[in-house]
Amino acid sequence: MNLKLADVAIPVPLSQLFTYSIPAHLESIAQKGSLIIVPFGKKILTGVIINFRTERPNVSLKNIIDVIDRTPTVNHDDLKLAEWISEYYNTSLGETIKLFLPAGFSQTSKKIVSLSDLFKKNHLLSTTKEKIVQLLVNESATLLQLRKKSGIKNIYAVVNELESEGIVTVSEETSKKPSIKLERFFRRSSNDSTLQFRSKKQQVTWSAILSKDQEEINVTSFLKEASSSLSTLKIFEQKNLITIYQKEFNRTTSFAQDGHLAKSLSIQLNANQIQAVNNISAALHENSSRTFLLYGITGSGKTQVYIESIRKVLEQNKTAFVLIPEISLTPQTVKRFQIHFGDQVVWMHSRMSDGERYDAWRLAQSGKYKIVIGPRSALFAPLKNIGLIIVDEEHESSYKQYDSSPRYNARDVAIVRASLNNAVVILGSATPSIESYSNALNKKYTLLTLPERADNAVLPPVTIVNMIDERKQLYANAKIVSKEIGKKAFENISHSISRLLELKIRDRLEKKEGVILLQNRRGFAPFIVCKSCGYIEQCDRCNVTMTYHATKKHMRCHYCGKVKPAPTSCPKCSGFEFSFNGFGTQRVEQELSALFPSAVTVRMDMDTTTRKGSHEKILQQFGEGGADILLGTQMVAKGLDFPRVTLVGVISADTQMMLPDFRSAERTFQLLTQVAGRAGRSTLAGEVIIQTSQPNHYALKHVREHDFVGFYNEEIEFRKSINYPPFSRVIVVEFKGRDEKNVEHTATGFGKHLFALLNRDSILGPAPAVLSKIKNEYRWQIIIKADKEGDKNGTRARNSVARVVNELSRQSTKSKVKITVDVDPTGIL
DNA sequence: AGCACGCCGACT
DNA sequence: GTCGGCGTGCTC
Repeated sequence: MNLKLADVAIPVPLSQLFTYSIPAHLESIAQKGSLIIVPFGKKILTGVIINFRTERPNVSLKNIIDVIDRTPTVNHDDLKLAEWISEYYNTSLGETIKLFLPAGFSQTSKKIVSLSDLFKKNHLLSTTKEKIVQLLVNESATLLQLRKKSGIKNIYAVVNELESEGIVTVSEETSKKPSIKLERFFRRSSNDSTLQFRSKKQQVTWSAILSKDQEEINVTSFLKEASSSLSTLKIFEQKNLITIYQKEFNRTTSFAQDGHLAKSLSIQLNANQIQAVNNISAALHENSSRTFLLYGITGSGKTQVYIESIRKVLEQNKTAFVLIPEISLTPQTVKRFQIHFGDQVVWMHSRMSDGERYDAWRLAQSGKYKIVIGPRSALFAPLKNIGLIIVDEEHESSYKQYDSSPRYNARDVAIVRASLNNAVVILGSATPSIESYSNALNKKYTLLTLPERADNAVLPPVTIVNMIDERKQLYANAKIVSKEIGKKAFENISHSISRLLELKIRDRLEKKEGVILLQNRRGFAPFIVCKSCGYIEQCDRCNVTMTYHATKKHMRCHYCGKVKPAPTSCPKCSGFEFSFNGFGTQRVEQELSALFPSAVTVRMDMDTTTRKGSHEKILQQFGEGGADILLGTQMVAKGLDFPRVTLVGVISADTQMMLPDFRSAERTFQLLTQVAGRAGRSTLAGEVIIQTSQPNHYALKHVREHDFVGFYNEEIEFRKSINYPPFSRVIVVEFKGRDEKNVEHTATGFGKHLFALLNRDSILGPAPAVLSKIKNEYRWQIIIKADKEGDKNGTRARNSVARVVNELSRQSTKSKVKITVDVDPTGIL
């Protein structure tokens, strides 16, 4: 018999597809891209049909249980895109396809079917449909119950038809059943530290549990951190020491959907904006894919260009994506688009509930929504007839998913998605990435420039303060003063705020104008040093220094979160004097309150914004004038628009600039340019002060001149000299594990295999990573720089890496070394 | 990534 | 002898 078989992608990290036989009653429904239910191992999972075949593999096959959809959930182009992502980022197709499915769909979720109010008895129905209706007369039922009771095999198809005829309604059950989107937590029921366990593992795990101070502990992250196993926890649960429970992580996002006020507001565009829109509009009419790099300085009105371009897209009856980097600031952005396009706009974000997400997804597919706004994941919404994809702030690293597979960059995937759909891409930025600008110069992208501020405001002058000179000067002054008051003059000589910056802040406080201060480091002091022997307190789980937090008076590791009390005496020499080195936001805050006792300072960093909405609250307080100074980490640099701010101060530009990463100069330039753009966004003239101990660094020089092109020209020479992107493509292979020897061994073994396949010059390492240990895991890495001349798309390099991963995967799982491959990483620390 | 099977060490 | 922890291997 020549039965038709299906190759199916399953959401597991296995690179192969699995073949299933198609029962006769599903043969006419099953299509490429269909979502199906299959038995897999002992579980029942949803998968997607990738291919059909007739030739039987040499294993016994199982049947597809059911087909969920009637029109394929993943269409032809999306399948192509998924295949590209899976190949390029070295991820299984099944895991990649998960990106395209609304949450709750990737696992068997419970669907409740009930009879619709509109149903009237006199409906003429087929026997199968009648059967279902009869079953539903008294009570709703889940699909699985219906399947059992009715004996109808293709239940999804029948129910779908009934739904489209308005006879039944289908709702997702999200509250009870553990669709795997739920998260597991546990809480202690005992605090007994004297408990003795038979197994060492249990003993260690128990003390790890006792060391937790929060009431509710996330199971997954705990297991990872304590390197324990679920079975151990289950044993504790049986002994009534802990309670394990599940919690939904979805809450309905309350975002005002007052979108009906869709007015066709007319925007006054300046000449540059008009030219940009015309160019984009022409490309939209060509109906072929093209990428624009919209390089517009801060305040030049990129958003108006987006809006007008979308207007053209809608005129053509096409749809558009707007990708934005951070979720925290999106309500304003979404509102801005909603004013123009009303309820054609849908906001997709990571905090949506399953139900919300499902609705957004469904209505985007059905064509109700024409514009999808959201972070990187929004790119996979099922819009049809895509005309335009906008990637705002294209240089932002949050477009890269770095912590889980697939490790994709939404900016790059957007371009591929667009080319598969003959759509246009706009990459917008005031500080384009080096790669994108290089592509624009090479005519791969079309460069559009907005060189002026839309409101004719001038760019603020930037002053660089040399903190080394500053310190020398302070020291010299102290020497003179010390003749009068003695040693006291040298106390507290370590200031983070220069005399110039102090003067300027004082001036703004008098004028009641706003001040933004950036210090890209949280806590009080990044490390504390024993004054007699030089001992530095380090995290025992990571090889980084621990940061002193003044609010809680403890040391904290910023990589694993470990907290321990500040030392009272030095563990090495028993000395009891420590100096607090470096400056975090808390310390700057303290210094500000000493310098300006009557000023109100609000601090915004990860420590003050953990609670939901606290972020908005801080910004609101500052925006309304309830605070004089906004002090914070890089989150004060992004997208804020406060007309009353006339002074921006950077406490130290050095934190990022000196990192041993090929992108550190670029990152510094972007961050400082961004924060500088917060000054003088109105008729009031602004100014910027940047403090540094590297005043001659080229990144700072070009920030001062507001000269992106100048920076690019210097940076590109640097990149060329070390053969980094855009001259090559970087792939980082990371090796992680608890046993240092095993990690080293796996990494060197990997290296040997790779040397045989690739040019030796293009491989750096294997060597320990800069952050050589995090959360008790040792880290080694191999960096591959695939030359663009010899290996155009990096295909050879990626294939070689994938081959070696396959060869060594068995061995590495045995030695408990995790190997991860990151293509085009954002950083190499 | 789950999940079950089966080996091996601790205890009635 | 038995219980149950944890390592190993498989999933169409």
